[in-house]
Amino acid sequence: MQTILIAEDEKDIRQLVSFNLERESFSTISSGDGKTALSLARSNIPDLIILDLMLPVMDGFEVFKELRLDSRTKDIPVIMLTAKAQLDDIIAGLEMGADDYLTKPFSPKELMLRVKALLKRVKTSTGSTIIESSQIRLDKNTLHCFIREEKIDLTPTEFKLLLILIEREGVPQNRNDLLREVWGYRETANSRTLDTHVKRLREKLGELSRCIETVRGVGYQYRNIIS
Amino acid sequence: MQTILIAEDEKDIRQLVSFNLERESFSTISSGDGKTALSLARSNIPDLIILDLMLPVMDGFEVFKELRLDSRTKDIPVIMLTAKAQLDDIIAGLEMGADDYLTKPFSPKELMLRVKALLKRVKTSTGSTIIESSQIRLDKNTLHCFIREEKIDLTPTEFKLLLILIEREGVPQNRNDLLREVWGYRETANSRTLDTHVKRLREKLGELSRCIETVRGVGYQYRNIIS
DNA sequence: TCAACTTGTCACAATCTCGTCACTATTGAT
DNA sequence: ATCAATAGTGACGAGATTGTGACAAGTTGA
Repeated sequence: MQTILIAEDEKDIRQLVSFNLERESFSTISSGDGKTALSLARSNIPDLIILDLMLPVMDGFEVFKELRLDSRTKDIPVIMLTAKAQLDDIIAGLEMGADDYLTKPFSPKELMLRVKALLKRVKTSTGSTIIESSQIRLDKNTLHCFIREEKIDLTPTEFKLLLILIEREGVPQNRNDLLREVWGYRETANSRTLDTHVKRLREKLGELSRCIETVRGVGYQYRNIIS
Repeated sequence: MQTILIAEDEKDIRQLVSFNLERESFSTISSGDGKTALSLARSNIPDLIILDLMLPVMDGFEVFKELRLDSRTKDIPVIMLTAKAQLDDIIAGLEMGADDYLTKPFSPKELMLRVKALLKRVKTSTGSTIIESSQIRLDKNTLHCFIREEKIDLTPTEFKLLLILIEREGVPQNRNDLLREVWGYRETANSRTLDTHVKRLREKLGELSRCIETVRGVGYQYRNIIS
């Protein structure tokens, strides 16, 4: 059974979320303020945290920072909730390393989808980001490549990028979406940033790099060519 | 079943529109404020959005801008509603890329007509529509060919061309129409461009190329010969 | 403080796309 | 069968897109 911590001060939303999660047979714990949330996280080590940014006593950003400092909690995936569609908050959140975000009001259905998507790539109780594909395993900025029997260290950005591509294996991801999801860019910056990072990834990946395919006019796509 | 999102703060109008749409067997979801509308759009990905410009919390323009930033929603056709015949609003809306507009008060009958017209039109105009034919699926410059269990990368132009042909499966498309729709040509350029692209398409399609038939003296036609 | 690392940007190189053209092949009416 | 119209094909070059190496600014950790 997976446990999810809900840190949200509005009682209605807390209950709504909690109800929905439990109906999907997650176990939930919740708190209406930041400080309690933090100590609940430390004592229970949940599998995922849904964290409102506007919290009494200690706000979401503070809580998040604290979580990331403690080795027991630093790898727990966090979905941030922002009351306003404040671009700044979202970007700040993503930069701090939140795994996903949702702006209120949101549909419970969407939250459930995100929770499941996030948990799918998180299999350990310590909650590090892991993807197990046929021949590789992504975990904590490291790519374990079984065929080559070795570990490849990735930078955080490279990791994020590869993660998204692998999660959507077989589906071409367009440049703008990637820029938005990995970097939080809004506008179509006519940027070589994405290309450069893809290049760096490919360099590190060696022969596995053939899995990252260019889809001209669209973006990039991961395809497992090992099988 | 096609889903339509109604973003309109006046309850009477919302219900009226919703009633009319449902009578025509569309499925509807609705919201009285912009923010909720936006998140509904993101979680439900409707086929069309009817968007009032004067909305509480987040106005129609804002909602529209956000919709166009997200790849999941950026191609959804939008009909804008303006309270008064505010010329400026309409122009601004159309410039932003709204697909149609209507000024209040409007007749439900007219709205229905526009909705249907737009749904028919937009299906062909956006490059990202997915078409599932019996053995084929077109998405993001890629052709998924189920019988051959493989993906074929197409260039943007090839994609556009094939899309139009497949959408009008069984109906011969004449050269001028194709040149106009894919290339935006006005005059009958006595050009080999179309032929060349058809040839390139056929090359990529392999045995599937038999589906693209030459209709001498007219143009080309797609016909599913696999079934 | 300094060295090592990360990351975004730029300039230039490599590659791909696509319209055009010259030429060939096919078609269908006479 | 002949011929003119139509369609198919291969090649080329301009322009667009992507790949690459270098660099500088910013971060991190010792």
